[in-house]
Amino acid sequence: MSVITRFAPSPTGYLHIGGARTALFNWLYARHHGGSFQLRIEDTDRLRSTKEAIDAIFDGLHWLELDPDGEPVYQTSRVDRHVAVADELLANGLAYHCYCSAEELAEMRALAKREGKPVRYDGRWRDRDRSDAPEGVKPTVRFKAPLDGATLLHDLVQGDVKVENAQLDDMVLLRADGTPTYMLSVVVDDHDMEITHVIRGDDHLTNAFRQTQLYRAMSWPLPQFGHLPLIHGPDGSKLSKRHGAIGVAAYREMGFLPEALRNYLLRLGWSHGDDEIISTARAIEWFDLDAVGRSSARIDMQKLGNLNGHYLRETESVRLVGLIAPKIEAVLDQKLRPEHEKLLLRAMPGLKERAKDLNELAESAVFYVRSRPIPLNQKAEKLLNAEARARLAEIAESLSELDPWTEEALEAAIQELAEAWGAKLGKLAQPLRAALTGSNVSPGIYEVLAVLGKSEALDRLRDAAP
RNA sequence: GACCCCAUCGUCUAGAGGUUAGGACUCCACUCUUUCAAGGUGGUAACACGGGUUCGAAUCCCGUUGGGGUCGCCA
Repeated sequence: MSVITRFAPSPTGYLHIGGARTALFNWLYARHHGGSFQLRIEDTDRLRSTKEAIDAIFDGLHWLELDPDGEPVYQTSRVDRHVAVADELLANGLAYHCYCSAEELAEMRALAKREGKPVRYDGRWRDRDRSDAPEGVKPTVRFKAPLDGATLLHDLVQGDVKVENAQLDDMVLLRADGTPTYMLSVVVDDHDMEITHVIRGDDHLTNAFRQTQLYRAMSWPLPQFGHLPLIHGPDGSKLSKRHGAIGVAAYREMGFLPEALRNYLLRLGWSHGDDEIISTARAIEWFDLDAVGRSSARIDMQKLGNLNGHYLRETESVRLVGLIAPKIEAVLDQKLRPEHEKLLLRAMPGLKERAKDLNELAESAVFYVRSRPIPLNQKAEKLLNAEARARLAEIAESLSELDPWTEEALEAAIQELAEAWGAKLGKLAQPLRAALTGSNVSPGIYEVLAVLGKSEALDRLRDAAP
C-alpha cells in the first residue's frame, strides 16, 4: 500500500513555524516513500476560521515549496458525511444523546477540580432513557467509549504508549446544533482520504487514543501515528506571539531562503549522524520517522542565520538579484533599469559572500545603483580627509589611462601607485572605498572598481576629489 | 490536580554497555587580509540528581527533580 500523509491545519491564524515543520515532515515522509502528501483545511470552527488564514497557509506552503499533491480538502464540505457516521454510531448503540447544558458541564468540571478529581464528563446520559430528556434541550451526540481496559498506541515517534480507558471520557461527536466536532471529523476524513500515516504535533497524542477508539468502533483500519515533539521559543517556553518570529511569513520578510528554513527545521528534532547541511534531495533520500527525536527543541535564530548565509552563498546570482530587486527599489523609490540589474548581477559574487539574509544583501547592494553623488556615511566622511581627497584625484587621473579595466589590472595599478608613494595599501584602499561606496565596509575594492565600470568609477572618484 | 511524554556543552544534536563523550551554531584566540564577512586552525563548554543491574554504564531498571503536552459542544 502506498503512503499517504496529510497536513491538516486549522485556519485560525498564520501558518506558524511548528506547523511548517509538521508540513515538512509529512511532505518528506511521503516523498521518501514515493507516496502522496495531502492538505486538509480543518475549518469546522466556523467562527474562528478565516479566508486570510487559509491564504496564509497556501502562501506559506507554496513559499516553502511544500505544495500538496492534489486539491486541498475543506473539512466543512464534508459535514454531511461526518453526521452520517455519527448517525451510524448512534444506530449501532456506540453513541448516545447527552442533554447536559453547558452550565451543567461547567459545574461538573468545577466540582471535580475542587475535589481534586480528574476533570471529565461523568457519562450521566450514557445509559439514561431518552424519555428523561428535559424539554426543549437540544442534545449533543457523545461517543460511548469503552469503560474498561486500556488503549495502546504504537507511535512511530513516541514508541508504545498506553492509556487506561478509564482516563478517557465520552467525547462529543455532534454539537447541539448538529455540527460535527474535530474529533469526529479527523477520523472520518483521515479514513476516507485513506491516510496511512498521521504525522502531527505532540499536542495531539492524547487525541490519538480517543481517535483509536473511534476507528475501532467503526471497524476501520488504523493509520500509523507519529507524534512530533513541539518546538519551543528561545527561552524554552511555549511558542507564542511574544516570540515574534512565529509565522512563516515573518521568516520570509526577514530575508530567509525557503531552502535554508527547510534545512533548519529538518534538523530541529531530526538528525542523520553529524550531517548539518542537507539538500532537499538528500533529505528525501534520508528522511524517516525513526530518526525523529522525542524531546522538544528550541528555536535558535543564530543557527538559522548561519544556515541561511550558507545557502545565500550557494544561490545563483540571477535568483538573488530577482529577490532583492524589490527591496532595492523600495529604498531608492524607483524602478531598477536593465543596466542596473546587469550591474547587480556582476556585483553578486562579492556581495553574497558577506550577507546573512536577503535584507542585508539588498542593503549592501544599494550603493552600486545609487546615482551620484554617492551619500557618505559618517565613517566614510572621516576617511575622506583633505589628504585622502587629494590622493583620490591623482588616482583618478592615473587610472583614466588604464586599459583594460579589469580587477587584475586595477590591483596592479593601485599597488604600483602605493609603492610609488611609499604608502601602505590601506591608506589608499579605505579612501577609495569611501568615495566609491559611501561606506567603510564593502566587497573588495578592486572588485567594486571593476563592477562599477570605468566611467562610473572615475566619476565617483572625481566627485570626492577636492 | 489526574494522565501522558521528555531530559548529553548556552542552543540543535551524534551516541543504541567498554569512546580522550563527536559534530554544528554561539563565544574567544590565531590565521588570511585594503574594510567587513566568508574561509582555515585551535580553544572554552555537556551526560540533571539518587539508587540499583553489571567486571564495566551517557547508554538498561526504579525513584527524585526539572521541563513539556492533554484534560472544551477549539482544532
